[in-house]
Amino acid sequence: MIYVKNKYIYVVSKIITSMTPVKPTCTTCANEQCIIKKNRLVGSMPEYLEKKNIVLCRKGKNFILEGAPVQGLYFVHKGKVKVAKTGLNGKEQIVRFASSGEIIGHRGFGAGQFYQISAVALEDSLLCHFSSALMYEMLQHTPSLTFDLMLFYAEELNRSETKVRKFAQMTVREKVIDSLLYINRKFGQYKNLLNVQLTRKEIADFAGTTEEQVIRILSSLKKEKLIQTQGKKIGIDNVLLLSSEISEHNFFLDS
Amino acid sequence: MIYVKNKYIYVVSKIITSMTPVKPTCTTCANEQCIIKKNRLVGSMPEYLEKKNIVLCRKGKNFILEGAPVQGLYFVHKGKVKVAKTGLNGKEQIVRFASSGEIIGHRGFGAGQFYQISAVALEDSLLCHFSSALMYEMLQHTPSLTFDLMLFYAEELNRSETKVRKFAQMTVREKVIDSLLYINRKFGQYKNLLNVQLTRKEIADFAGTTEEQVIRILSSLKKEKLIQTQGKKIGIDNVLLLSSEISEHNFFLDS
DNA sequence: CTCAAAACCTGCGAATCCGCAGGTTTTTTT
DNA sequence: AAAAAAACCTGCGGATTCGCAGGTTTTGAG
Repeated sequence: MIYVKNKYIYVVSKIITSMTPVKPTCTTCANEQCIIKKNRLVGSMPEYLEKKNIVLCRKGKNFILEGAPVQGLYFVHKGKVKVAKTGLNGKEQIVRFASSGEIIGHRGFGAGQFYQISAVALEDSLLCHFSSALMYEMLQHTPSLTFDLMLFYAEELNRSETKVRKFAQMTVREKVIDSLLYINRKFGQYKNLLNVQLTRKEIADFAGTTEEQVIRILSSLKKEKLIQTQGKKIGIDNVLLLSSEISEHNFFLDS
Repeated sequence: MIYVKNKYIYVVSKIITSMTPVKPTCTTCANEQCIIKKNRLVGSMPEYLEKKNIVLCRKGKNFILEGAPVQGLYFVHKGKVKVAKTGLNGKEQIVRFASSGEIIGHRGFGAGQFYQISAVALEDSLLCHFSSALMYEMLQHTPSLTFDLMLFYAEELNRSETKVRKFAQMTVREKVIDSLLYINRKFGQYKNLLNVQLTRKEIADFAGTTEEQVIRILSSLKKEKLIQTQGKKIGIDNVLLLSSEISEHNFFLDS
């Protein structure tokens, strides 16, 4: 391995990111909206939480394989993840994106013994892994956790059905705008650029169209000064202005 | 009211259908797959089950209004129902169909205080209504019911996300075929005709296309001897043959 | 810094899909 | 049984969307 200066710094920064705190615990975790934190399981039953595994997942690594036996579920401690289904003719459909505090692989429950989705890290990410057995144990011991998880599913279901409707009724332009707004809500912007590395293809796979169409729409939006770009990075100047086009005939719905 | 012979018989048969048994109870109910039955709540806590209301809902009646305050949830004791969301430009998107034993309005949980969907009876139907308070009471008292409801949501979520993918990737013809197969799975056939009264418009609103396209596809399918029609009724001769067209490049998924 | 690979962009022709318009058939009402 | 309403059907022009093909720019590795 060659220690070019830049690379060395990069590697060190990676180590710092992933290793500090060396082994994150639920007690010290900052993701307050995480379903584990919310249920105050931290104080009442640390014995369960110590059984979880911490996994460092490198960028691009596929840590949940569609069709593989369910291994339990993951929480994103820190990082960014895409969740996808491989569909007709092998075409990928990105179901959602997730960042710190969110659950991945929860569809494993109930839907048989195989994962219905695949999950890939969009950047180096730290994941908390709970085995199925551990989750079942926790759920059995804590009805309020089961109830919370149920509510979470209910909300996800609403979002998914809203998305069905969007796919059925929106034009490609609207779907792309809607996707950009979603990405903005999910990851935010840094220096006026969306704080995540996505290819046009990935945006297309999320929006339900093709790479070319996304590129065309982005070109138009740029000409109309609704967005600006720097390489593959995209920035939304005025979120309200961009959303006005789809909220006109819509009842403003999260996807 | 004029008692033409045919009409009279029709009315009487309606009364028989809706009034016998006079007041259906969970104990005598035949819907074994109902989540209440499955949890053996019938034996252990009849005091809850007596608090439910039985509602007779006439054909075409809108018993859940999108946007209205959540009033609890319904089970279809006997009958057929469509569940829809009003979407962009007032266009209706039919989310799913339901028949005996199925839950309606479960999305009321967690998703705020207003129904996200509307529900309309496709024929005279008998509904069991549980108030929100009653449901919360039952869920609190019976963790296994909460768990089962959670699993139910998980499966619904899978189905919904599969549908997102279909809408994103299928052609209109495929979506119509897929919808016909779904309707067949849900309601079955009687005398080689789908056992439910749906307009072409309703099929379109479910499949995510327009009435005209559905009519065109149905014409083609009829010419190709894949289906036959009698008035507005549709019959599928050979389910496997019809499904072969979409299962070729698909992994055979329920919607 | 240089080079190769990946990602991005654009034009164009074809395929698909939509919506109107007007006519026919079926269903429902009177 | 007749009339009215609803639902069904079809042709056609236009709009949208797609996918290929080939070129340009950006990114990342050495």
